[in-house]
Amino acid sequence: MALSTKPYKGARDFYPEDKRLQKYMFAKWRTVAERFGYEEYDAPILEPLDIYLAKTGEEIVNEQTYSFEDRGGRKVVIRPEMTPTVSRMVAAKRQELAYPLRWYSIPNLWRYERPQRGRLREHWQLNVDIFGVAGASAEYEIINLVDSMFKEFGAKSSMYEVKLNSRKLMDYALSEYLGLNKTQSHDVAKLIDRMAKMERSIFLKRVDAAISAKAREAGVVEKLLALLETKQLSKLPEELAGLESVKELQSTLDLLSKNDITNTTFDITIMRGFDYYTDIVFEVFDTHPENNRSMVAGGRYDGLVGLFGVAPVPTVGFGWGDVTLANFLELHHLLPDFESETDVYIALVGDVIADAQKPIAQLREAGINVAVELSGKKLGDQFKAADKKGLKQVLIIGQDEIKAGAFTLKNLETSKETKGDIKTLSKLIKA
RNA sequence: GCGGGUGUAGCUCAGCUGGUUAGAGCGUCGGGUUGUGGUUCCGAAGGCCGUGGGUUCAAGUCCCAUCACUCGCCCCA
Repeated sequence: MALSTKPYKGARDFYPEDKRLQKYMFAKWRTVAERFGYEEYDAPILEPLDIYLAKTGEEIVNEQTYSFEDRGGRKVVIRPEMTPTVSRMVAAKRQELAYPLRWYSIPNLWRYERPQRGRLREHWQLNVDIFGVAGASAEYEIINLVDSMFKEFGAKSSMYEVKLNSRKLMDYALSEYLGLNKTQSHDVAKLIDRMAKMERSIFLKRVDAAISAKAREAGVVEKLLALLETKQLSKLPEELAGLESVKELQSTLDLLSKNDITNTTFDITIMRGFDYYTDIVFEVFDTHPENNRSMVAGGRYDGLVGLFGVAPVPTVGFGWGDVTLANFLELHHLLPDFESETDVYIALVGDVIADAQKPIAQLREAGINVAVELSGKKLGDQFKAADKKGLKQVLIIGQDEIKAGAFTLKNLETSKETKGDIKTLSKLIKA
């Protein structure tokens, strides 16, 4: 029985061409994050189980994570997300860190579930968080940063849209404005979250099922549907319009539009599945009809750091997966042609390996990435090899060249050959 | 956990209503004379048709099971 060459289910091998794409995406993420003053951090891939139990249900952790017991009987989890980890790190140094704290990371995350398009068991996810700012300026900065990242990848505003809402607003609307109890609120919230993916009739049926007969008779369904039709903050019912969260939403939108970020809108159906969000939540959607999915998701979670026994720290952050980004870039034709990291290929003619070392070392000292053909193949085959590797320049070294101290550099794209010493050719290779 | 789809060469696939030694393109390897690639020409290797069972004179083709992959649902970090 031969061993399988396939990678583990739902996980990927990164061959050099795949790794080049990943390096490209990560480099742009890092560039923009650092342009906004964010610092990179990292942490172990294993975390104790209980930091996830604290904020979600036990079932999710057991069924959807890779968890096991170590040899010392400790229950551990391969991290499924970064937010609890970064909250733990901030809590550990709560007193000594300088706020506002701006941190980012690109962790590899694992979840145990059935793979499907755009959703694997393993992915890399950019996490950006700002700690210590309670007001809308934090939301503004985070969304502004996301927007800058999209632009850095060459995306136009028309290719994506940011949708904003507030969990506090929705909690108040469901419990106070509509008068639903806790269970009903929770169920209806989940339904609103999935509303866009559901047929209208099914949605209505499920809403009916989620609320009590008494509430139905009181006209709650009609009130809810009217509320969900609201497209602008200014059109909210008076009872809701005065909420602090609505003001926060409005000032976030104002700041963004003043900075010419106009593809951001209020969307009352954005809920986010997770319970740790405390106020404003947002998602970024691809506007392409074939990929109408959420790519970036985030919001404010003021309570998480406090779970570690220190005074709470207001926090806004988001996550952005590498798979969804790659899908987006591909669909919008935003991927550049990736080139090899190697600048020049050395073709050796005859048994000159010993004498060739000096010029090769000189090239490397000049900062040039050099790969040497060691196969001893015919010169023509060495050219083939260089071409197959996608290399554009080949330097020929044989007895004649070593004696003369002059080498031949061939550009495979133009077929042009240039003769000269290493110093001259070095400049040419770099150009 | 629940549904749908698909398994034929390294890859993408063709194989009509079951009928002899299973095909193509791309890729790989070799060659077109000894220091020049990519284009072109010639040639070669490579498949228990996912696996197991069944129907039949005869199965890549039909039936059942199983596994794998894939797309949805559930869930969404």
